[in-house]
Amino acid sequence: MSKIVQQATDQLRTLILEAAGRAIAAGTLPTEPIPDFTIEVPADRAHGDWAANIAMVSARAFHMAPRKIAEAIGENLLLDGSYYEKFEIAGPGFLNFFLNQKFYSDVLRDVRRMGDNYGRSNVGGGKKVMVEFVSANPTGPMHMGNARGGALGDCLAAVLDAAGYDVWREFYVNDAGNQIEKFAHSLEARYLQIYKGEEAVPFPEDGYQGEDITERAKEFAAENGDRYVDADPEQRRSALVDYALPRNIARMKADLAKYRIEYDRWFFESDLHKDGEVRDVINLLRDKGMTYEKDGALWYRATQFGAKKDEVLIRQNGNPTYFAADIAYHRNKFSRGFDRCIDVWGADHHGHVARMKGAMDAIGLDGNKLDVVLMQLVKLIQNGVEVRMSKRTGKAIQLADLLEEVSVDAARFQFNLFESNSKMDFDLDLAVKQDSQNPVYYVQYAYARICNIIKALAAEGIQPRECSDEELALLTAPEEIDLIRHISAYTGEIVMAAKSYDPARITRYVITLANLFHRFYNACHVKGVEEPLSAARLEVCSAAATVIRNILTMFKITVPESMWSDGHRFEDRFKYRRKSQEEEQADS
RNA sequence: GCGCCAAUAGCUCAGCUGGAUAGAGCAACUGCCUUCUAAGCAGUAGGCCAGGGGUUCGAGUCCCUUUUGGCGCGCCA
Repeated sequence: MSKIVQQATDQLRTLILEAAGRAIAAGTLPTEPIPDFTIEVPADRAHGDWAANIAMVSARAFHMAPRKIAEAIGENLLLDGSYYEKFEIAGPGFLNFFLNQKFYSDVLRDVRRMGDNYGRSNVGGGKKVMVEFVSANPTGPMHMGNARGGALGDCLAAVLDAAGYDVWREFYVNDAGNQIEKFAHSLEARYLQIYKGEEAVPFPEDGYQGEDITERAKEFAAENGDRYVDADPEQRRSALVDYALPRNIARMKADLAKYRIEYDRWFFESDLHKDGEVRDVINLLRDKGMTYEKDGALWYRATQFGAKKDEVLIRQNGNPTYFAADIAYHRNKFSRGFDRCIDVWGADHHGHVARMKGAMDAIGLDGNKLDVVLMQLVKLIQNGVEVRMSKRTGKAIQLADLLEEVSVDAARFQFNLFESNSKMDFDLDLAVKQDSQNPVYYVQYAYARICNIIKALAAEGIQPRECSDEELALLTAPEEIDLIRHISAYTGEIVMAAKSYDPARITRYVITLANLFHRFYNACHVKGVEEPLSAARLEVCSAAATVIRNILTMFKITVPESMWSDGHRFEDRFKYRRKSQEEEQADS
């Protein structure tokens, strides 16, 4: 919470407890311990700025009607010198409190003082947190799910950073195991087909069908010619993978960079195998008696840790499973000193969550320190119907395809609009639109409007300045108060978003902020009103701009000072006027 | 069959650890530019919170159940 909100609610709690204490001393309330109560923002603004439910929650302990309790506390409330100007008893026994001018003045001063840091807090206490996200399979290009996961993971990391955690972003590259084998055989088939014809070389049944595989094989052939056609198959596959994999990874890095995502580390699964960490963790489980052999494979007793069935660690063919490597990977993460590891996974991996946490417990770590954010799948919608395939390639829509259609701003914003755990439709038409229907423009427009006000006033030699309490007390319009109140809630929103792993909360917050600003803009003129009021309103504008800028910057979305080039505006107005005239003519 | 997630306005979604008369945006209709950017604002209309039980001062929110969707249940990852 913003420092001011925190102070105000702490103060309110103290005031209420003191009043209750006085009522008990006076004998109007029984001598009983006071139960925990909450202070919350009422849904209806008419119910004040904060509501306390102390009277209701202590009704049972006190053997009194809630309203009687509320009255007893109310008689003893001393609000002088506080952030509150009055209270009311309402409904079943709520104590509703109304903030005074000092609160709003202090909020504006706080925002001015904190500037770029407004919204940041230290509830994370500098604890090390890793967010692992996207981690797409390097055997092919990234898809829409990765696009959502990228925006979600990156913004979640940003929110955690703002809440005072020491955040680390990581990409886990699955460059080992079965899917690389599959990748190798797929590449091999495409390569051989170039020289022997498609009919002569059967494509593996479970191979990767994608166009990208054929492309890579062609590139390889262009560089190496047919010299691997008659080579030892293992050497041939190895050469193909050595060629294609780094290029695929480079492609992912480039696509993600375009999407404004940079990782602290790309972690390679193959390193876990090379360094013996997979072997070590399997041995650890074996030493703890948590494994057994069956059908020539090594099994892990997952059922002992809440799973429904046991899992294979080493296959009959001697190769460790993905699961074994993943245990080693998470062990590695925790060994690097992270207090908490967050994985962003597609919801189709939900079955993996419990057994992964269980495995952490099994190797002597704490499964509760691993949190998995599950993300439901994305449907791409165009012209009101689902788009499954790219028109050009005929294959699944890729991240790169998306970014050709839609701005990075729109994509990042849109993907962070909804809670991760709800399936979402990505409306391509909407994201492409450069108008008010597209929420990212709505927010950017609010910011641009503020810049324009500041510019217009600067042209008259007026600069934003710090205002006195008396000047800020001129801010009494509901549009002004609502806006400041929402600004005051920002830090608390960040903390909530970090706590619930829900960065979409902040996206929705900033849309509401933009809405409140637009309302303020329409109701309250900054330019052309008397100086003290103008200065105070300018202070509100500055504060709103600070919060919008901080959020958009945090989410790596452009913060434009102007929405269009000169001329655009007049054209628009002209269009409007013409339409009006036509309508008038039609009417008459 | 078992499990996970969901179901709220015509559409897309909010609803914070249970709180007061369930909210936005889009779509529809009506208004507002001679004054800081109309990519904006104001207003109207739109609801058995999937159905049914329960828990309590109080349920969209918690528990049980039914229905309907999505996804899992490999020596795939």
